[in-house]
Amino acid sequence: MLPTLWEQFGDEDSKTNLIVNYLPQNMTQEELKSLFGSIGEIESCKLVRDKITGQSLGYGFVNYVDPKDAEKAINTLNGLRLQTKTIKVSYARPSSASIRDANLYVSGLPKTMTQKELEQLFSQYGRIITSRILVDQVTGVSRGVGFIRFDRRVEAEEAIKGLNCQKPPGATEPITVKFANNPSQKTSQALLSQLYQSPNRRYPGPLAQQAQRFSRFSPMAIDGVTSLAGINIPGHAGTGWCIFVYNLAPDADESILWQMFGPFGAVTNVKVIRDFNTNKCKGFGFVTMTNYDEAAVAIASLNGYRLGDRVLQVSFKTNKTHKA
DNA sequence: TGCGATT
Repeated sequence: MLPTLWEQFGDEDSKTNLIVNYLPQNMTQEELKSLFGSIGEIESCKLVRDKITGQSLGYGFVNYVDPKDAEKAINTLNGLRLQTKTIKVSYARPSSASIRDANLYVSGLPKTMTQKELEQLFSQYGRIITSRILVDQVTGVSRGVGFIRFDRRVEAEEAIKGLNCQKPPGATEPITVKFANNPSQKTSQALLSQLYQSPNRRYPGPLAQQAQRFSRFSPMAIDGVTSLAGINIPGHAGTGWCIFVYNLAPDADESILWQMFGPFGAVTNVKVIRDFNTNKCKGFGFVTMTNYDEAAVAIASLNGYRLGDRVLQVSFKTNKTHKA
């Protein structure tokens, strides 16, 4: 984790108030208080939670009585491993309206770009508070997606103007820069949808039997195995087989993908692609399955499947992009 | 006829 400009300079007015980031999801305010209370006397402590669900948003504030204890907490607790997380402890910036909504979501990054290079690209527009590049959990390879939080919203706005749809130096494709979603929205959605489904459940029985659960609407045949001949392993992402599902309805959600593909075998991920503003499905989604054979049977069975009044098209994902 | 990604 790179030190940010903010951490390098600190703030003379707030030497007792700390922000703690990347907390484990299940950590309570009491546990946060207990951990930081072991350093010295705490004036106040707050775990930030989703307004609706009460779920932890993974960060909180700890205010010490003595600035020396705050400094000691940074020195001893920053970088501490808690379960799967490495927590970050730093001085909190004074709260104000100008620092809100300054968080950017960046996609289309070259896979070779490092966090440092990402910061260099954006630093011309203002003071960067945090940055991150998302990586594949298995391979450690960049997913080409990241975040930049600026000190002030106006800096983030300028960065969008200057960098959205532009090619970074040496890159062959333009990047997308926009304001990041509010994470609390997703937390609520995920929690609510979990009330209605248990995604990894598998039905018993052989594959052929599972396939029969789905009747074919059109005879548009795909042989999942032979159609692969001469194709450059489409859909294979190292961690599983990625399947493209087209012609989903605007109100389609993740649960329908779990329900359709789960019976064919191990599904590790589903995603409905939505328009940011309307939150309606853009008509397609993705499903990742662990095993090739099961993915091939799912594709052969579900391509041409009639879902409501729509005929789905299902295939291994290709890497085509939106370029004309 | 359309192939993403939200710490």
